[in-house]
Amino acid sequence: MNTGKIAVQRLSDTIAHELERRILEGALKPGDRLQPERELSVELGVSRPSLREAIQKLVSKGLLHSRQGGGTYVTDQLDAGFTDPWQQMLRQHPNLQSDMLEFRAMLESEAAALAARRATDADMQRIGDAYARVEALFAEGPSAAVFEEQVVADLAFHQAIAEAAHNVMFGHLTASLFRVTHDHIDRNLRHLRRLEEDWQELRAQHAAIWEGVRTRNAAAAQSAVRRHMDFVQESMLASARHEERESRAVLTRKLKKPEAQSAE
Amino acid sequence: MNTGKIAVQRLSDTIAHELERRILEGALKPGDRLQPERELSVELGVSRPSLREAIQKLVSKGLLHSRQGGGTYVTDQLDAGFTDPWQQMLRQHPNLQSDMLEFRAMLESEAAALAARRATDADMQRIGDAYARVEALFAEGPSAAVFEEQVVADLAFHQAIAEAAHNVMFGHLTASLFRVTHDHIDRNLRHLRRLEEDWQELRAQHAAIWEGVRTRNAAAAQSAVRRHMDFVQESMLASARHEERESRAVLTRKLKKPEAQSAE
DNA sequence: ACGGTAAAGTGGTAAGACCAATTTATCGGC
DNA sequence: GCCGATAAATTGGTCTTACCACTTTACCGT
Repeated sequence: MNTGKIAVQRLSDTIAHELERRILEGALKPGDRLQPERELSVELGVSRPSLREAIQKLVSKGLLHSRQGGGTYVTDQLDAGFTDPWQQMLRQHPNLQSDMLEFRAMLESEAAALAARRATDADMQRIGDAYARVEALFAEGPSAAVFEEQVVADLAFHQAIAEAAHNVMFGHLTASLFRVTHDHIDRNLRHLRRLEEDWQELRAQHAAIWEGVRTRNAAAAQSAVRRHMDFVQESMLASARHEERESRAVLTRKLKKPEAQSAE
Repeated sequence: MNTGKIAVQRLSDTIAHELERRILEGALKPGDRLQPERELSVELGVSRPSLREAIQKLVSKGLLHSRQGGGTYVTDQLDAGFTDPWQQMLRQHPNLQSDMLEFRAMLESEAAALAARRATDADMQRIGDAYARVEALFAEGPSAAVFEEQVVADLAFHQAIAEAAHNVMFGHLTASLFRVTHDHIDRNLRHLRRLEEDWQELRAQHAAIWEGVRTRNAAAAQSAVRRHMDFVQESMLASARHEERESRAVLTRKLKKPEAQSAE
């Protein structure tokens, strides 16, 4: 029955590999629930114990997690585990923020260029949808009521582009950085949203990015993202200065930690 | 029987933990052979499948390895194991290799551009030293004797540039990718080093990179690195094809599974 | 309409059997 | 007596079946 299928390798390894592949290739996305073990074992043509061995391996690697009676779900080691070291570092050293922004500028501009070249129709659809959502929300202007949604939509737009680059490293790195970025954006856009002209500028930049990708103009998409990121970085610096002035004016007794220690 | 023993946790996790403990406490030393599964399952009071799940976990963590008919042995985690998530992933999914190379091309070319602008005198010194070492080693030509040193020196050169970018993200990402890359380079340069013209091309590329950084010509440095990475990628593809041809030629009666079934 | 209880679903564990590779022991030839 | 080949025992690899524990769902009574 299974004799000729795969011989040399351990079966559970093959299975684990197959599941990993499905996860990496996006057939199984983080949060998804796997088919029941009994079902999956039939589909793969293996026994349940073998399938379980494979699942346990992935569980120990942190890619899956199971709840008795509940089901087996895809977690995501790629986003959480792979970058965890510096996630913490970045959180602990906010002064690295500009480093991260610089990195993001490169990462996302390149991703946009790749996306412009490689995006499938489905990708374009997703990106277009994401852009539409961003635009719709931003059209409401700087309003606290929809602010959180605006941030999420913004990130989703960038993420959609990153995933259209069809390179797992871009996709996952972008995603993991976004988790770190989220609260930064949150903090900074809060200042930004007061300024009407900046707000319009942001919308224009988003439009330019989408236009570049949509028309498959890689260079345009790349430079549009880079302009966007430069703009964000600049406004973050400005808001940081603003914050500093403010806190200096209000100056209570809170002492801000200047530096901790260098790694290594 | 096992009711009160351990309740909340998965049994296989408990077993894996117990085995880990024995290894760490020295009861099982690297190289030791474990008791047969049947025996061990009795001793621990668990079923063989459960024990196997635990063993498979430790195998995937690199703490154990089994040979059918042979037995299960304790590997040395210190020198053999130490498997970072990325490394495993990329090793098992070679198709991600090109993704990584593409990413590295971007990462390192950008790093070179930044380094050209920001490198301090000390940085320049370090990069120059690293380059000198590379050049000196490469001057000996494709020789197996110094091959490992050449690879290390090569990586150190790239790393020195990345660190001169003065952005922790570039530095750390480059470093972590290098750990993954090391054996790839090892595998691929092994083919490359036979071709004399390619070898000279590599040296010329290194020289161009160093020249770009040294003269603080960011654009030149960036494009030099990109050319270098494109070249590496191309030669890796070539060597992959070569390897494929070779294995196909040797191909005796061993049947390699072409595909099982498509997902979905 | 609500809440509780039973049934179905699903992961967790166990037991027994057989297969395939390896190791070990035995036997025959030199 | 020593060496190599063959057979037996050992051991990991896999499958089947069964049952248990927890969750979810649906049904039924209040």
